[in-house]
Amino acid sequence: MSPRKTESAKTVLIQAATDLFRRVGFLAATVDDVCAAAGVSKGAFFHHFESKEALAEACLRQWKDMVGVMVASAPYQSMSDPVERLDGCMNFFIGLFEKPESIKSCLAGTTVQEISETHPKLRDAANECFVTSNRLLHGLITEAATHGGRQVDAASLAAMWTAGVQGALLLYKASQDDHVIRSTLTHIRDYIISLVKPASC
Amino acid sequence: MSPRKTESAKTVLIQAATDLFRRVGFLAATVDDVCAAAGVSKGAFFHHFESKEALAEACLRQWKDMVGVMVASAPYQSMSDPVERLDGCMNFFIGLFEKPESIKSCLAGTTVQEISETHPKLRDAANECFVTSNRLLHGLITEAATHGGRQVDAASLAAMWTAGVQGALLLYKASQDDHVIRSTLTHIRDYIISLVKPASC
DNA sequence: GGGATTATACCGACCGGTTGGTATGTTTCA
DNA sequence: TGAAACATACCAACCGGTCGGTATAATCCC
Repeated sequence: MSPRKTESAKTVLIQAATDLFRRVGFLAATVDDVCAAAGVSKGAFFHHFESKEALAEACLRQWKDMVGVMVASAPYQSMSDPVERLDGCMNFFIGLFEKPESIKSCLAGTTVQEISETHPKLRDAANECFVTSNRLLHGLITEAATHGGRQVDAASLAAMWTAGVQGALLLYKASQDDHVIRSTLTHIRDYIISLVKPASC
Repeated sequence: MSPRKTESAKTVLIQAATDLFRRVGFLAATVDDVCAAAGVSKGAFFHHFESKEALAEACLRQWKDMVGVMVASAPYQSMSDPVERLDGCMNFFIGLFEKPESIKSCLAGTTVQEISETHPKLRDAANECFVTSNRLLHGLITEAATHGGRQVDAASLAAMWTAGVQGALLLYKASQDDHVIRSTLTHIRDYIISLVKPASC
């Protein structure tokens, strides 16, 4: 009855694989594991994707799009003050990792470490996610800075934020203590805001 | 002729495996690959290590020790001003990734992403590396702060630095552009220093 | 309209290369 | 000479991917 019954298996596979890859990684997740998680046969898998790598590529593309959509529909978008909007954006992301049930892992970050040297295609797909994230932040930072009459290197600050997110998630995986996420991202947020808002003295 | 001829294979294996793991990761590096890189037979491998996991554990332990040693013998240690010493420490690490021939990858960071969910022992060993790094930074930060008469959350700042290093390396792997490393770490350094040095206004 | 043809989605047994690990020696050296 | 340090051949499990086949529905042709 769904509008596209024919594509359901493909969609389910991408969703299940994304979850699994985020949790255990691309290499550790078996094709059979993905099939089991998706409730789909192996035949169906290779009917829709020519390889495990192709599936991961599809996952990363969807991940990139999701970042964009999530951001576009986020609450902070409505704020009129550019500095507050930038602040709201970063707080929005900090809040994402607050919920206990959320998977504290980025598909792009998890994947790129495992395959950067062996699967250039996946590496590029993952990099696209970071580029998207950076572009978004870059825009918000420049707007906030020009509004505050200050000059900043928006690109490097955006990259700093993205790096902070990835590093914080990595430290969380090692320590299993989600405090690191909030505390480091809060620091980075404060730093960026301090450079962007009108100088105080 | 070396004082410990008997341990040479073990040492060589750890060194070769560390390099290989840093480059391609723990899962992608085969036992045979490690043996080939070390110029050692498979029999020798399993004579010294009961499993691939055990080898990785040994690598991580040595990695942790190496961080400590490297830091202890670093040039910034001689500086008398605590703020300069902290600054020197961070600059020292920034410089490490400057050399083109250096492997821009942290064994602990690379490993933990792949195995945090499947090999708790390795996860803990990797976490120990971060704890060591944090402890070191924590000390330098508190000294600098108290000397400057300022109050800071040294622990969260230390974690922020460690997260920054890991995130920057990850972004480098994705983009293959080593500018991110210097630029993000420089930002974090500036932030930490600004919180630690005597207030200016 | 309705039989024939074709395309799509899916199934699951199976294949062959790979991989971590072992069994059985041979060499080295104290 | 005996134990530790290696080497070589081998194994069983696993894993990505294939293959022959089925069910269903859309398309074509008269």
